[in-house]
Amino acid sequence: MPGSADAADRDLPALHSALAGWFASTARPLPWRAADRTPWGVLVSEVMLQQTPVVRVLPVWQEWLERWPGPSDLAREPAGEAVRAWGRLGYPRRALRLHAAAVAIRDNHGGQVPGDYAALLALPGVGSYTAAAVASFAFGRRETVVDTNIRRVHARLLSGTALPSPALTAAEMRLAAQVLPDDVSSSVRWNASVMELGALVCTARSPKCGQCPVRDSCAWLAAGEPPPTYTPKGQSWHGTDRQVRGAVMAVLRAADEPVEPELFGRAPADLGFEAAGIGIPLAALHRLNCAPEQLERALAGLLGDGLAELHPGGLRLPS
DNA sequence: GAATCGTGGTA
DNA sequence: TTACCAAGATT
Repeated sequence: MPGSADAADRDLPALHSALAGWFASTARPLPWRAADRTPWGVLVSEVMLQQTPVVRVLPVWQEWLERWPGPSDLAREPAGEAVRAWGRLGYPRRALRLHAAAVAIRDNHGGQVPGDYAALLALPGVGSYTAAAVASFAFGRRETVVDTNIRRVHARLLSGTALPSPALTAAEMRLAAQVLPDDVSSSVRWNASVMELGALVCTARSPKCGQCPVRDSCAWLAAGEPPPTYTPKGQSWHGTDRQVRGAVMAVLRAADEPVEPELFGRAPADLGFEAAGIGIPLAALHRLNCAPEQLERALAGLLGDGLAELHPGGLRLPS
């Protein structure tokens, strides 16, 4: 029974209580956690927060919820509007999938975000984490929520390691399920508390153990803070197709009209496109000075992903 | 299971 | 300046 020893000798009620108290006094007042939150607002926040820091999500989330208060409001818009309103949050496929999720919610769920884990998981762009998070935080269900923060807290507090394994394992899910409070409302609070602890105190680099409400129970501290057993592999950026894709998307977001593909490979200064409103992103793309075949690859990738469409007048965001 | 997919802040 | 990192999902 591997994995069961981690939590077996723990006073779980004490941990639950300690983190609940800490959360009540310390948690950030995020709008998607406010009393007037809606399931749609929670879903939008969870998708935006995938690999994106809270501070950058906040203003975009506000704009989205004012413009599209419910899934049906977004569903009646072209997908390109979602991509444009996504702004610079990154990973624009998330915007495309969130729009597709809104359509699915309108068509298959009467315009109401479903509360069941399985139904949520079936929505585009919603994986195991997001489905559990929405079910827990928006609907008060008892679900085992495991994100990067919770994985790191569990690794230190319960398993005594500096970092979780590179990929989510079945053992981690079992452990998380073991320590989840039985009581439904306590389970929701626990999920939010552990996540918040990971975000504010038990951070990836230089954790603030002096502020930790459960430091006396921490297996990693007890073990003398052993270093990570592996070095995380960094995400390359400069010179990659991703960088070119990002630069192309910036041009399309700024363009009011379709952009002729050949403009992407030419110097904007020679074209006089400042007036068209796409001069700056076009210049940024040109500054990359990427090979023609790389640009071709990036454009083909965006077309294949549905992030761009080719029309007689040129390339534009999807309709 | 590994690779891919944006962006900007921070150490 | 470079490299890590942030409420992952999909293929």
